[in-house]
Amino acid sequence: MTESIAAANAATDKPARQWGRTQQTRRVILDAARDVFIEEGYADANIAHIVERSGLSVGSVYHHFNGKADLFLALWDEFETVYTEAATTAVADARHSGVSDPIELFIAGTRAYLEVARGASRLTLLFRGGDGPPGYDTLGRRVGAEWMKNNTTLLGLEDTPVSRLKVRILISTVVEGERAIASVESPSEIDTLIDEAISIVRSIASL
Amino acid sequence: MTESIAAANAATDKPARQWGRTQQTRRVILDAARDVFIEEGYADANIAHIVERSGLSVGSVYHHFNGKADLFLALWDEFETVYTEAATTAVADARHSGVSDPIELFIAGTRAYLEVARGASRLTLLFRGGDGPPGYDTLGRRVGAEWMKNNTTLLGLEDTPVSRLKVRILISTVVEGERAIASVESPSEIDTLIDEAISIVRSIASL
DNA sequence: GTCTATAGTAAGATAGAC
DNA sequence: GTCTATCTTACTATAGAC
Repeated sequence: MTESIAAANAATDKPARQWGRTQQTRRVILDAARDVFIEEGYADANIAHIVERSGLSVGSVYHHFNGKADLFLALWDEFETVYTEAATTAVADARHSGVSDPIELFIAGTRAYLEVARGASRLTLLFRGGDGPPGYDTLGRRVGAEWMKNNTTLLGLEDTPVSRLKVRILISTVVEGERAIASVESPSEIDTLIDEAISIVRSIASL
Repeated sequence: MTESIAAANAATDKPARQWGRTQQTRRVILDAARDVFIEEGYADANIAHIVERSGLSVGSVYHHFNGKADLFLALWDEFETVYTEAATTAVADARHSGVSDPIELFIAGTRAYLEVARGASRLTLLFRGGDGPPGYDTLGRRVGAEWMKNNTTLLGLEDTPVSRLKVRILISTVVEGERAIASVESPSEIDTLIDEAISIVRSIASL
């Protein structure tokens, strides 16, 4: 699997050849932005480099996006969608297979989430690296808000400070797993890390 | 307890009146910087505001510090020192009281760490909020590197990807606890949060 | 939609007198 | 050590032709 989150998204769009010019151009720009952000980090990246890499012009980039922050956020959106969908689907599948224990359903989602991280290490490093546009809050507050909200209800947690803490710790745990996965190479090591992360998640969720 | 981490540090300096002018000025500047960073966040804060707040001049500020990032890092240093010392002392105390179980020693440090967070909510929000100078990596990579290294050996962990993951998750957990504490008011709620965080830490460390 | 050229601007940092 | 005035730089973002 190449590191293209876009590829995973493509299925939801029309066949490539029928894309309007606008969609193609946006894609080219986003790909360029992704590469530049990965190489230089958000803070150091500048529009000029993205323009250069895309082979287009400043004007064109600004025609399609509102600027650097907008580009970053658009990429984040794609990134997050893939994770969230994988997790959501896995939970639904598990449910249909007869799993009904909330913790096990949650684990199914977590495992799917972490599996996605296998193929997305450079992007993980980018989006979990801690820089981004102003207002792009680091870490868990941004981990699939939707996904986590679902899981909170899934786990039958109420909205108290204590259960909020628990949920945040679960999120951090998954994110740390994601980071760890991004930093090793061998598939078998990744398997071990996923298992470890899952077992920690299970022990927290079971408290 | 007022929100002055500096106060906790003062003991390590000479009596106030004997400070050289340089030390006094540095203190004034740091206090101003702290307030401005807390109010505006790192990214939005600018040297002009800090200068204004300090009642000094641009030149003077630059005479004492290398700029905005340097100021932030100096504040971070004070912040971190207080936490680390509290935790280190607590571990030593526990040990002298006859505690020898590594996990319980670790918990003693964690509890002390979280207790410090009670009085430092605005600073917590600042330093755990996710912005900072380039290179100020978010989250756990910066939680008392020293403290955590000690605790890693304390817990008898080796240097494998899996135990690194475990340590990082422990760090994140403590940091999430810190954040949670910073976001509630009542002391009794804080107690509950500390207990919850500790019990999660314990369950992870015991795995 | 795409391009080039350029305007705008904000802030970090320095020079050099006192 | 401290001050004021100023510079510089690096980008982002827009204007307006094609």
